[in-house]
Amino acid sequence: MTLSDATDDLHRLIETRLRRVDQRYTSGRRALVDLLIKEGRPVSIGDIADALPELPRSSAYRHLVDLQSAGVVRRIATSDEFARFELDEHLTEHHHHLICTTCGQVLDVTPSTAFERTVSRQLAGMAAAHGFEPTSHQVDVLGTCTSCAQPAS
Amino acid sequence: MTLSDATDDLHRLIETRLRRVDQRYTSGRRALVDLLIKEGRPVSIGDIADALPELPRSSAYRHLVDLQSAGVVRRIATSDEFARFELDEHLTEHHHHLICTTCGQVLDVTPSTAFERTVSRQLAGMAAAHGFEPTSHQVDVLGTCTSCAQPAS
DNA sequence: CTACTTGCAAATGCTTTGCAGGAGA
DNA sequence: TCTCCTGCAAAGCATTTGCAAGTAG
Repeated sequence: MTLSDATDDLHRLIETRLRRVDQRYTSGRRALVDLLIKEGRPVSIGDIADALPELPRSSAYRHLVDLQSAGVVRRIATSDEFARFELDEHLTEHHHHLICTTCGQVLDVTPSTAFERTVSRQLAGMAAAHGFEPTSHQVDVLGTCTSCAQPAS
Repeated sequence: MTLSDATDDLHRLIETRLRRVDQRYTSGRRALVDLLIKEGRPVSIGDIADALPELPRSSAYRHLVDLQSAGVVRRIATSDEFARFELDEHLTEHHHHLICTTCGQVLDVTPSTAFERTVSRQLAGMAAAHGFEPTSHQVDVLGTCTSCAQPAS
């Protein structure tokens, strides 16, 4: 299976999910999804506007709402004031984030299964102690990314 | 040492931190800090306005900015659009969050040292693989809190 | 044909800021 | 008495929405 076959499958799956909630997979939505796939990291509305200048911001916002309710896109928690979005983990792979506190960029990292096993078990225990029903978790590492660590050269 | 002694120490430490950045520990700021101590969980601006109706929102926002730059308060990442704030971990204890995806409430949980040791080591490894310099981490568990799990009775 | 989509512009609502008076050291 | 703090009102700005025209099925 080639890379583009995999991408095609992804698009078909997304279309199905949209159909489930009576929504269509239009060119604007597909352009947005393509961007998310290409970037492979959470993007902000600003990123979207830069990459897709022909897509009005209001449409981008509406697409994101629709894609979220279809379970295709997820809004992630950020430390700054800008909302960021990424493909739902069901369409990609469970991962965590390296958040640069200087420039706000977010990188995805895939954890080892051993790590996940430990974390999940421990978190389930902590949650249970508070009568909390866990559904998922997210781990963010805050720090400085490569670019920001470089002295201005 | 009694509980109130400990709280007094905390207030003195906060005052010192504010002084460092040429800021004063006024009654409005103290009221805000007292609320954060009392709640012991991240609070939103709305929570603050409800608890301290005499404190104008604009002052609350300004206090939060000042307290953040003094390293007393931290703005946490949330999944919804409302900013939430809590005392900096240096003043409390390292902890993680149980975030209710239904009502938005956030609970603090303190992890075991074994858990923290494992997580820190693993995360440092992941970060290093991307040339990322980690400074801290945050773990959030998403799910349903006790109140929201209850059938409406 | 009927229902979902889109663009534009206007509205919303959280958050920030200018300014003038008040207060801490 | 110099600097920081506060309140109010006005401004900013990311996000949402009304409406009318476009388009998929």
